[in-house]
Amino acid sequence: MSATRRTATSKAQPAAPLFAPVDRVPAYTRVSAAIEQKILTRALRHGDMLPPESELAQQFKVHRSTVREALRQLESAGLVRRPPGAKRLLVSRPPAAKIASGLRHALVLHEASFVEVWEAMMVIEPEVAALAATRRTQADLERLVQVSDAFRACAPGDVTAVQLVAQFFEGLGLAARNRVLVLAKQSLTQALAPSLARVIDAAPQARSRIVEAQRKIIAALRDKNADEARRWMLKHVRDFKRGYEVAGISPETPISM
Amino acid sequence: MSATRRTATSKAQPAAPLFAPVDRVPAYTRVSAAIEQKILTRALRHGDMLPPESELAQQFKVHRSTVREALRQLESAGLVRRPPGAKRLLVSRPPAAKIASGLRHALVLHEASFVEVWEAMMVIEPEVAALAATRRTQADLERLVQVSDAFRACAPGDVTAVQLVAQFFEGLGLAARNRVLVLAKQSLTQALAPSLARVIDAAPQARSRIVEAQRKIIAALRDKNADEARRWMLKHVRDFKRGYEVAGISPETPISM
DNA sequence: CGTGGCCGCATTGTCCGACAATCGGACGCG
DNA sequence: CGCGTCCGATTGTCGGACAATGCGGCCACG
Repeated sequence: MSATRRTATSKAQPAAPLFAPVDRVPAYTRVSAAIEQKILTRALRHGDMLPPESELAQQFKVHRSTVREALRQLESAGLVRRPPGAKRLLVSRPPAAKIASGLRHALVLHEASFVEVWEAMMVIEPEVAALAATRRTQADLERLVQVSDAFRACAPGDVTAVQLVAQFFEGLGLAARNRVLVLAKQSLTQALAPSLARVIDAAPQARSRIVEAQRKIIAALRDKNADEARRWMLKHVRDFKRGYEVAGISPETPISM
Repeated sequence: MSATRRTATSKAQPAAPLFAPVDRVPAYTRVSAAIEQKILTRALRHGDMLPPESELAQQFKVHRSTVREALRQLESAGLVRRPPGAKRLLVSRPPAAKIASGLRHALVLHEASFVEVWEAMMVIEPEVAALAATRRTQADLERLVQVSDAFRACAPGDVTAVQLVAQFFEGLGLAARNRVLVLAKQSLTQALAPSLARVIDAAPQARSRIVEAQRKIIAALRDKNADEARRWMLKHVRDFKRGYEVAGISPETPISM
């Protein structure tokens, strides 16, 4: 065992690096990292046009193909985007939807179970509802009412029902005036949406319970009653799990596409 | 105004699409979408080797450069990765760190303020601590003790202090046995880390308060006392904001790199 | 029989150059 | 001033090329 000697560190930590792994980072990654850095430090700002590929290639002294690979990375990260039918790329903030769908993909591939997502919702949503109750504007309220009405009006079996439920959640997040929570929430609802669709179809009483909860939550928001909003949201989210059980789906089922 | 006619839908919704925008999706995106789909539906599983670029090019009937651009997108999304010094790409689950850093970038670029992140932590962390208290294993406990000891031992001004605080939070998430919450938490601590570093340096009493809170939380976990864990975590997170104020930083400051 | 060195093949990283499509803007015309 | 037209800039895609290098097999040697 004397083959592995340790340098004289106080503790025999597993890593006595002496030599770091030689960094063989491909050029396309270095290019994308360089641009990314300029974006994150705001040297390139939201809405700015990126220089044309050929110019970037000249500046970085690499071939245009290499630049293009780097740009694909940034594009996929949402740091640049191309408005439909435009040529040049624009610097952009990663849209919430892109982050959320990335997170959803991660959850799917890690085979996160329904309960895990649900538990996270149980943690987040009631507090968000409480925050929303104290901060909501009139406009927030009206938007929620509109979404809720649309859900009520929507026929059984309508595929947009789930989206409306998601929109209700999103509206709540917006009313809470916290973009961090909005992002987190959105990912959760996205992850849950596919299974939720099955639940709504399978459990006949699900619709009415959702309608009820939404109405109570809206009422609480109208009164700026945070506790009430929290309480009803708790019920509302708890109902999702009940719906799952009623529909005969195991809570351990990994979420899927 | 008669230039914009509406088809006879019941309501004059803003969108009466009649014609969808013609989809001019570049080939590299279609290729990456095709591969992505195979990964998400588990036709390609975690650990599988992707076919070589040239073979993909043949199958998709596109040029290898096009395939490479597609692969860069997948790579950036964390759906494929290259083990250091390997040639072929492996299908992979997006690592939590990648998701978290994507979310952090989004928050930075959206100029999310410290309070927003902090508020999210106030929502999530106490509940996670409570969950951890009921679910922790002996190993979880030991890991936390170790991290906490390391933090206590670490000299003032040491840059690793912040990382140890983050590790404590992460350990708690692990103990809570919920990957969704771990992901969310990790993003938050990552987003907060840079500013936290300044706080720890600026506020001399910050260290001791952190040590105290960590000890109490560990004790609560040891006793499997969820309420106590929640209470102390609440204090702990609340302290962060106090530290910010003591350090003379406005809570509205956007988080930065 | 195990082991280490050597070699060839497969595959990636990068480059060169080319060309069609098309977007945006300049220009000219009624 | 509105409108069609033309041109340059830029992107999307392609064909091909070549060096570097990881990997697996082969062989010689102990």
